[in-house]
Amino acid sequence: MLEESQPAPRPRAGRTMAGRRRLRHALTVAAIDLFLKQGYDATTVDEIASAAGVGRRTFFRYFRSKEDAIFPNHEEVLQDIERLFAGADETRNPVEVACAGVSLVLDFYLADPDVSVKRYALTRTVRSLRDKEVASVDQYQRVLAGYLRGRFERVGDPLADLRGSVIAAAVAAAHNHVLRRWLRSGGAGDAHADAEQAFRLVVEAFPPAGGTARQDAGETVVAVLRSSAALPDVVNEINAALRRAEAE
Amino acid sequence: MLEESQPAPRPRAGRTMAGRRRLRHALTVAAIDLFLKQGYDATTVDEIASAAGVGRRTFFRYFRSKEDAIFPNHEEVLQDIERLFAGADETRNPVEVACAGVSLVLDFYLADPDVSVKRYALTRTVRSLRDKEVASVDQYQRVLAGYLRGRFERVGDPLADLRGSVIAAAVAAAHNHVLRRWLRSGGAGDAHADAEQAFRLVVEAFPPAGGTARQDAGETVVAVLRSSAALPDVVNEINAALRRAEAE
DNA sequence: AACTCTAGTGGCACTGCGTGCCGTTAGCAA
DNA sequence: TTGCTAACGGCACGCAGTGCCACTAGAGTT
Repeated sequence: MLEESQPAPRPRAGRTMAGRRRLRHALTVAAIDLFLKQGYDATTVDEIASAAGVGRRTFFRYFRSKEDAIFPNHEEVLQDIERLFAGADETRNPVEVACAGVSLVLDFYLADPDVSVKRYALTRTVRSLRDKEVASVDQYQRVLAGYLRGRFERVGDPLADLRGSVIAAAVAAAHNHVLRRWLRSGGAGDAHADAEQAFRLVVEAFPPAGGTARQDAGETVVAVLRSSAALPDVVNEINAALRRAEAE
Repeated sequence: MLEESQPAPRPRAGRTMAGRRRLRHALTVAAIDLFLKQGYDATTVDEIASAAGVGRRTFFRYFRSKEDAIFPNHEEVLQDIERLFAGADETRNPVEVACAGVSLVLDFYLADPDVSVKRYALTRTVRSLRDKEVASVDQYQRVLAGYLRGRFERVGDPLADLRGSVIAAAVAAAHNHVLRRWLRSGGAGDAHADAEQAFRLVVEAFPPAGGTARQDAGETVVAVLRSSAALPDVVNEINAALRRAEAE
């Protein structure tokens, strides 16, 4: 097999980390091209590996499965997001921080428009690839939800978990919407500007509920209420907030 | 193979639709039990099929893959939701209609607590099963987003697509939150009541669009107060804040 | 220069999923 | 009885994914 039909000059991969990333990327490009050319099901892992000049066994040292071949290394981006959250200003609106976090994902896609656009053509077509992509989105969403929940818990929000999950989903959806638009346009247009607008919709929908500046816990209470709420409910909410604050 | 080791009395499935559903459910139960007992990877499709008294080939006529075995028939629920949307009152708040739609999913899980709880134990543990579940959630979310987008477009909302996606994600997340809580509790508690509260959070975050742009202005009031303030002062402050908000 | 240590690679064999194909069987109608 | 249809079981095949092991290329170590 693979007699002299290999145009690739056998990169042979360095043992350095940069070499690993180069080979990984080469495999991704090979997979995407083959999937687009002859279909996902009709492409074997052998073909992908051969096209990248490596053995089939090596392919599975870079990707867990055939489906994973076309996706970027989400682990790296996830770690970047966690770092951003860990060093985020605690006085800043948590929803905005979450948006900043998910923007790192957007940057990742924008960094390689060619691959991103081709991948999108595949995830639209092949069900199993779409499922994988959805699963990765869910991973990001979990990280966002975890951060938001932590922030909300720290201000005594009894619905911290719910609110964190809902807002994380909204932020992720806003991001996905912008990304999809950009991908459908073939990688043209200012995705960051669109993202600003999309994020604003979410930020305004979930106004900061005591997140702003109450590090001096116990002294100030921030209550967010609908103006249409009945006054007795308002007083109840205030009392509840006071109790939460004093409980700390 | 399968000499006399079959306790199942060979249901032999009717050819009726009800027979099909019964066998499908029997396969699901068999799969869940085996997965829980001896692990997902250690269980083969042969074993599942044998436990249900059918051949391996028949299993794949009821489920596309081994992973699908433990999940309900989402197609039916999706169709129910579409029907509900098709017959929904056009004057009703679209977000509430979306919540009503996703409630059908909740009902579906609540209808069989035993299976649902066991399935949850698996989707928490086995990555590929969790991915499948996430993919199914995405399907529901798409249906919700499609309905919402249609409603928003019909009111001339220029951000109909974005808003539809974001709210669908929020509604789905609220539903998932409630469902997870219920599943973690082992199927106890009033999930519908929790859902009411969770949905309210989303509905209030995205009030019916009279004006598309800034619908939250004048709707919410943020009061920052010292916790040592006397309650009457608190109420006065709230009233003042309300007046300010209404003056805009 | 020979030697070891380590890390990445390729090949081989094996399990099991998923599918196409076909013969068989059960019901239904005339 | 004779078709006709629909579902089932069995068989074989391709290929994904994994464990195992031998091989090779640096990077020291002496």
